[in-house]
Amino acid sequence: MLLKYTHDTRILLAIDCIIFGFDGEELKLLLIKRNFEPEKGKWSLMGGFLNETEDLEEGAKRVLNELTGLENVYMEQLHAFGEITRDPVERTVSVSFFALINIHAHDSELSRSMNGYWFNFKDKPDLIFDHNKMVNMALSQLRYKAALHPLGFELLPEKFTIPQLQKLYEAIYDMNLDRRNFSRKIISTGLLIDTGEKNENSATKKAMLYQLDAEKYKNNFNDFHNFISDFKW
Amino acid sequence: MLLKYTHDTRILLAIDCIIFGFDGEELKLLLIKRNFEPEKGKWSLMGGFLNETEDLEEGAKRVLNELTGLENVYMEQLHAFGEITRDPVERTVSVSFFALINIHAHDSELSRSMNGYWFNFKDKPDLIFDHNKMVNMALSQLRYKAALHPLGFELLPEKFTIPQLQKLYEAIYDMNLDRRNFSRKIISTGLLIDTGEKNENSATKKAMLYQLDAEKYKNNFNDFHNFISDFKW
DNA sequence: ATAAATTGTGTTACATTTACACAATCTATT
DNA sequence: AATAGATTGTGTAAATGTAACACAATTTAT
Repeated sequence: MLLKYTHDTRILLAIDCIIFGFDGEELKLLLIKRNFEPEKGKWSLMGGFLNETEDLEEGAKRVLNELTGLENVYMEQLHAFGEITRDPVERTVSVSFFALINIHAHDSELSRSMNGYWFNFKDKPDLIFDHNKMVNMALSQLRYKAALHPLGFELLPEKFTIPQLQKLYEAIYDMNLDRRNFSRKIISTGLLIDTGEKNENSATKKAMLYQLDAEKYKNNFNDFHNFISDFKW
Repeated sequence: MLLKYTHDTRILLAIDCIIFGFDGEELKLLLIKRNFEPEKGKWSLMGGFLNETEDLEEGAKRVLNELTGLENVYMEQLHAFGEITRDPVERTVSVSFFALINIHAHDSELSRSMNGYWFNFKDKPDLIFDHNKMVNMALSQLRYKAALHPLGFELLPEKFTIPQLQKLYEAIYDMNLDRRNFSRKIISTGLLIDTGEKNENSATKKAMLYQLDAEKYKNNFNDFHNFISDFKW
């Protein structure tokens, strides 16, 4: 392009990814131990700079893919962070995205080679720059949306049991839910298909394995629900 | 700063404001008839470029203030728009904000001098670039949040009646609400203080004027409500 | 005084949510 | 093979919240 705006403040655009996972018990976060400057040796979110050839969503997908090898992941833009001094090297505005991934499906060797480590959300270390703020906002947003829309499934394997789903919600909201009421709420969405199989990894009664009704999930994703009606916001 | 990142894609950052108002009957949008290039003569959102000396929120406040003269306005970051070709002049990433203002409190001469005009939301003209997308997203977000949190008050004068508030909600959601049930829901929030005054601008029974309990509003803003339980999302 | 419009409050039926009980399934152990 | 211990699936009554509707009070214009 030849003609340009005369305004002269052009800024580096960073992309940072808040990557959530779930191991069956705890809500997890994928973080990077930085082996590069600045803040080498400290913990941070996975990030990168936006390239000329990609838009924000493409950039976010690229950054996520570089760490996890995954594609077609649930990602949502969270917020643009623009404090002037948020990056000590140079003014940088960061657009953050949060991703929900099936923790067992990602390329763990790739992520380890990038110095990626999973933390229990509750045990996350202190992070560089404004990344703590990003992570806290991401949890708020996850809680907000997961109470109203069926996001949780994104963190589980393709086939899952209702008790597993409940443990996930309990981890997200850090509270206990009534088994029977939770089950009824989830089933009443009509999003679950009984696979006829049972969870063999159980020392007691084997729970029924469900999978998502992909069509209904897609069409009804924006329906309002009330999965966690008694959470104190 | 001397040391900088070697990554060389630095980008213009725009700020665009979706400004909502309410005139007592209709949800309104404040738009600009551009007397500058590009797209001179067409309609757009009020916008500007981010300066070196301000962060995103400051930039958004400045842009809003330049058009309306207002300060201390309810603003919320909406979304960062980053399509490569969204601006034909030069690649620009826009961070959009939506604002809720009391339409009677702004500086209408200033806004007119900037070529600002109020439109009924339903009658808004076609906008430049991706501004239509921004406006649609802003309405979705306004509906989403206003159903769950007490935002609506931001669009009303300091003292208002419950029927006025109801008309506002009916405009936002483009639907009719039951007068009696709405009243009960709003009152049950405990956010309203009876001023003892009555709305004199009425040819029939004068409605009671309320004002917000500022303290409770601040403390309970994030409480979940269910003002519009039967809206079809 | 009365009509027409609007506002404030009440009441009942219906739906949803909560709290709690019991039977069935599975493994490990006797 | 019988039993204990843990977990899962389903049911049900009480409490709460929502929806639908009725009526009386207020105000201005006639």
